[in-house]
Amino acid sequence: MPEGHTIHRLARDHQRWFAGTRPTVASPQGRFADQAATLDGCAFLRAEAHGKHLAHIWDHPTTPVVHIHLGLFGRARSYKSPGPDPRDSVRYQLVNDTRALHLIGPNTCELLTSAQWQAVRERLGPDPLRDDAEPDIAWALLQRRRRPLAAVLLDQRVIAGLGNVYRAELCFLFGLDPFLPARDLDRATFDRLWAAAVELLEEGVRQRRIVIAPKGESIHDEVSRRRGDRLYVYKRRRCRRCATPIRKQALEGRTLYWCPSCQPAAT
DNA sequence: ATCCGATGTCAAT
DNA sequence: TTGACCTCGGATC
Repeated sequence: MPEGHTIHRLARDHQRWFAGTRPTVASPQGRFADQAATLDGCAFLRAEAHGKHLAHIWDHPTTPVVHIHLGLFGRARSYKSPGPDPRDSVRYQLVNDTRALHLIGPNTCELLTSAQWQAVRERLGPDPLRDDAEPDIAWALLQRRRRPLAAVLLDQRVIAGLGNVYRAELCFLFGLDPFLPARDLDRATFDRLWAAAVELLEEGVRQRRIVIAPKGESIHDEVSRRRGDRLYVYKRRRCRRCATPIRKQALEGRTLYWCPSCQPAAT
């Protein structure tokens, strides 16, 4: 679920549903109970996202920011108000007159000062989904890394918001060897890669899922794709474009997928 | 009923 | 490079 597009979608939805209201705040699971009590009755001002990090900004004198990171298994479920009884695992629950939000299993859910939220953001690279993103910063960092490109694309200090699906699919789209040292990428290709990241993440926000391959294009589709994501290589047995068996290999703890035919080794 | 993997990150080696 | 953390649901017995 959660790459940058998911988080930006949440920010947008939460902004629309909760901004300017005073939701009740609770923590049935308990670990956010004190913080929830602090916020209960405060006005929800806005929601924003940077990469995979989500912030709820409240009208609170000292700690106005709820900083959320879903990690690998976190989910944010929303309902028409008042929503169902929260299950025991709901860490952070918001309810106003129109909507309810249940946050489950987040990697991070903490109350921060504005300065602390700022510090979190400063550790992140430019986010293709943000208007204020400066791709030059990512380019400068990329040029200094000799690690494989596919590994650097997951480094949130370089580009914030890409995850395991987008990094594999972006490398595929440009026929890039994922093991190419990042510094060997040329500027023109980086620029196209960045532009594609912006476009594809935006499409992900719109569709609420990752869509890389256009509808009719597949010549070798696979039936067993539960989620129905339109992908070329990620978790596939064969390349969607050329049917070559997909290769997979752990790279820095994450499974990397690529098509050895469409993405030949750089040497 | 149990196992296992998952679109993530950090700290400890 | 590994382990810990957070939780769910599909697959498997």
